[in-house]
Amino acid sequence: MDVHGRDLRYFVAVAEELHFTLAAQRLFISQPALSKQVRLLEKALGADLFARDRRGVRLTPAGEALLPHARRVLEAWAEARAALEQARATEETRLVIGMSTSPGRGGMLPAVRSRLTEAHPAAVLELRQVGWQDPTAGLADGSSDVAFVWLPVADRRRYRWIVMAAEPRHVALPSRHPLAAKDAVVMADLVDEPFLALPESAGALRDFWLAADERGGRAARIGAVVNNPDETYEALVDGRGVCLVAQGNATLLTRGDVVTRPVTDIGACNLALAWRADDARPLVRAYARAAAGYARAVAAPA
Amino acid sequence: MDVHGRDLRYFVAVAEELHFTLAAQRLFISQPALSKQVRLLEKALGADLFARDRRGVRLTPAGEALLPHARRVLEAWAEARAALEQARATEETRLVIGMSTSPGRGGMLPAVRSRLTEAHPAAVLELRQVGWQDPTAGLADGSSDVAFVWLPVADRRRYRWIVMAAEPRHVALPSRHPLAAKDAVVMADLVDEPFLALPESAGALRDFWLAADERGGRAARIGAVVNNPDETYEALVDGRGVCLVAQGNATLLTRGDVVTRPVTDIGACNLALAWRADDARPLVRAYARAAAGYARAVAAPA
DNA sequence: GACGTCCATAACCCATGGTTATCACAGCAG
DNA sequence: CTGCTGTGATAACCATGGGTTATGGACGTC
Repeated sequence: MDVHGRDLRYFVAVAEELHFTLAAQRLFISQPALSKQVRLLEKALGADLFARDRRGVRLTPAGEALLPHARRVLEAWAEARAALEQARATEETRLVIGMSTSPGRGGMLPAVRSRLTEAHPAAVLELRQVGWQDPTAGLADGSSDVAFVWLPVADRRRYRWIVMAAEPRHVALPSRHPLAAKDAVVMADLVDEPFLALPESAGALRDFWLAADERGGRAARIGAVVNNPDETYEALVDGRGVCLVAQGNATLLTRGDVVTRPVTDIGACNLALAWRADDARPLVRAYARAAAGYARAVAAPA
Repeated sequence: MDVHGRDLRYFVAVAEELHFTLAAQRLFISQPALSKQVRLLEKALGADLFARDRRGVRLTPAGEALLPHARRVLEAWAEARAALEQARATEETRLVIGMSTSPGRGGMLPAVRSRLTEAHPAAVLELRQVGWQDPTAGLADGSSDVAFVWLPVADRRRYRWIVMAAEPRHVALPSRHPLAAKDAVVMADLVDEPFLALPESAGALRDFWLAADERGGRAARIGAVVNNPDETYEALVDGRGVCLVAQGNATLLTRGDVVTRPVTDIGACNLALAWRADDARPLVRAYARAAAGYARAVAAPA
């Protein structure tokens, strides 16, 4: 039913040489091995491919019929290998960058990219938006190679990261909300408000954006679950609740009828560039280095 | 370097099912065997073809790249098998009839053919002239399936035959030869003449046409070696010697300046239809039966 | 008649491709 | 939380396959 590609190579070699010993040398195997394999092929196909007699080796009609097809099979396989090689090459230069929301922040992405391309000019970067269900922005299921994520990261041992920015947390409110009248708020103002929450699957990150550790032990009331900036905006103007937001992401929500106010007494939030700890691919590590270099440069400008 | 076609089938099956257990059932092998083979294929290619995780089995970019090519290889192989099958089918209906000189003799060939086509309407007969170097007219090297030959046949055990015609032997002479004046000659007239002989490779048949057994122990003088009717005619008019010829073949030589005369005191010659004893193919045996039927009919006409 | 060439065969060895039994893990019902 | 179900991976085992070297037998050559 099937053949081994090797057997076809052997067949073609003998058909070309019309000489088992020479063909065997060309194939770097012993002559008996070649004889045996060709015989087995003939047996498997149920037809003699070569007529061997005193005068030498000739192709039978069946062999003549097979030869061009055997060449085509081998050629198709060679193309398959070439396609694989091609795929591997593009895979080596492609880097998928996952992100939950635009990292933005004054050209961070282009800056890191330009640092990367110094070392890897052939790199092709691909940006990918990932819903908030996945706090790793695609690292977990392999759909991203590196990702801009908010700390804390789910599994400390499976991932490594570099903090790219630390920002105070603000609260986003409908503009008609009583607290909107104040310039800044404290957590105590918010503990009784319903909150918009990340999906359950976001795990520790959900708690972080609910400020669960800063409520003095009182559980948050969940007004709605939101999966992306658009849903969040709609839920805010709809009065379903309020939510915390990184200072740098405030503009994603303040489109109209929504305002943000600093929350002065809770910890900052950290945007990080993360990658899988077991991912040793050069391009991944190079991107991480580029990001670290950028982060250092921003922290201590010349 | 090479692949086994089977491995490609396995790969395609898994790529289609995206489910090892189901694919294994479709392939009628156990699931572990399939897992193992696919892993080995991946290892051999140096690239993962499937991403297996909780969410199930998916193709990697490398797998995506390989899939269409794998299908093409399998398709090319299927075509190869079809071509082989085709070759075998035509081989089963083709019969090569070898002959040293035209058997002629009043439509013997068409008569046998019409008997054969009663049983094998699809048979395709192919006539093939074989030089006199090969007394088996191509049976020995397989280039003929059946052959019209003159007895004796070289190796009595490798061949079987049916006598199709028994004819007296004549002698062919240049028309200016003294013996041409007689109506018939006896062997004693010829023992001192130079003879035209078949090639050495004709073996016993060479001796037969030299009438070696009818010379009373005196060896023949060889005037020339001839390989076909044209050479024979030229050698005769050139005066290189004389030669024996079957009565039914006399017209091949008597074109002008050559005459034939009966040799009254030597044995007849027998034209036979021969085939390889180990050749059990239906078409060969059927042709032999057709020939035998024709020979009987001629011997005992209704 | 000894020798060289060429393909086939024999005896042997280890890698391969298959089997069954079992594990590890996620998803889910109770 | 527990146990069941369904998934792919792993382990242990066995027969076959694809290779090796050594040898045989048929032909052609000097």
